[in-house]
Amino acid sequence: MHPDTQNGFRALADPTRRDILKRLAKGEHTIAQLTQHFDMTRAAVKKHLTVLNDGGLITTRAAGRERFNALNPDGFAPMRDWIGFFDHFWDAQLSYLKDAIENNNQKDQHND
Amino acid sequence: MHPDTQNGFRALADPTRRDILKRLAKGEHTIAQLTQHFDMTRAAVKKHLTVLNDGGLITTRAAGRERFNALNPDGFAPMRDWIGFFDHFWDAQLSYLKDAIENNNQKDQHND
DNA sequence: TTGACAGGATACCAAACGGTATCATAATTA
DNA sequence: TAATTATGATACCGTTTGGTATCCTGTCAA
Repeated sequence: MHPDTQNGFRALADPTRRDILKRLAKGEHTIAQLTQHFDMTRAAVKKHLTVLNDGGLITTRAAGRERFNALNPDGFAPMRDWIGFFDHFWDAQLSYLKDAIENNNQKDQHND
Repeated sequence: MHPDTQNGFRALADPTRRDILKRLAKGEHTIAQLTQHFDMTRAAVKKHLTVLNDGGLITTRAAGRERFNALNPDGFAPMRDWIGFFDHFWDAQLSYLKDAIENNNQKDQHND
């Protein structure tokens, strides 16, 4: 199945990390390049990259003394699939709410 | 656009909360009913429900002294859409890799 | 070979988080 | 009315988290 659901969702729970992913969507970035766009130290960005890597959302390619961080689009699958489970509740919930509203309207008139 | 992305992703980042959502997918539950399924106190479950509510993922209907918590399928949209942004990069990445393999060392990448 | 540059690792700190215990309040029921 | 039930609210606690400062290693350029 998808073992990385927890690490993946945890990685997505931080706005800085989501911002990093958006930036990586434009192409590879080194830590130094990413740090330019944020109001925090390189060490902090590095920590976020570690979390993103644990979540399987990025990959890293070493080149000399630089390390290029790139998006790993396939890593989004666990979260996409997990959320996708709730897609079919759209219709069900709608019809249920419809019932609930009708029943509530009757109940509310007799309340108190 | 979708203002609740942060609270939504935060709500999804905890395994207990994701479990609660799965259970609510089977129908409404009171706090007491949910608590039966978890190894924690009612107060802890209540806190999780508060976070889920802040994320817009559940709704609550009061009936007497009971409060029925229900799934809010529409609340998943911000996260689904956010992740959906990266769907496009799946193909892009694939075609890029394919291109890289076919052309081996050539740097000719054709973005749209 | 020396110095600057890119990155990794770790100790440390304040704030947030997940959880419990406890008390308070509204609604049902004997 | 009195006891019970379902929930809300809050203080408190240990752990995790996001961040900094600092030091270390490896690579490039002169």
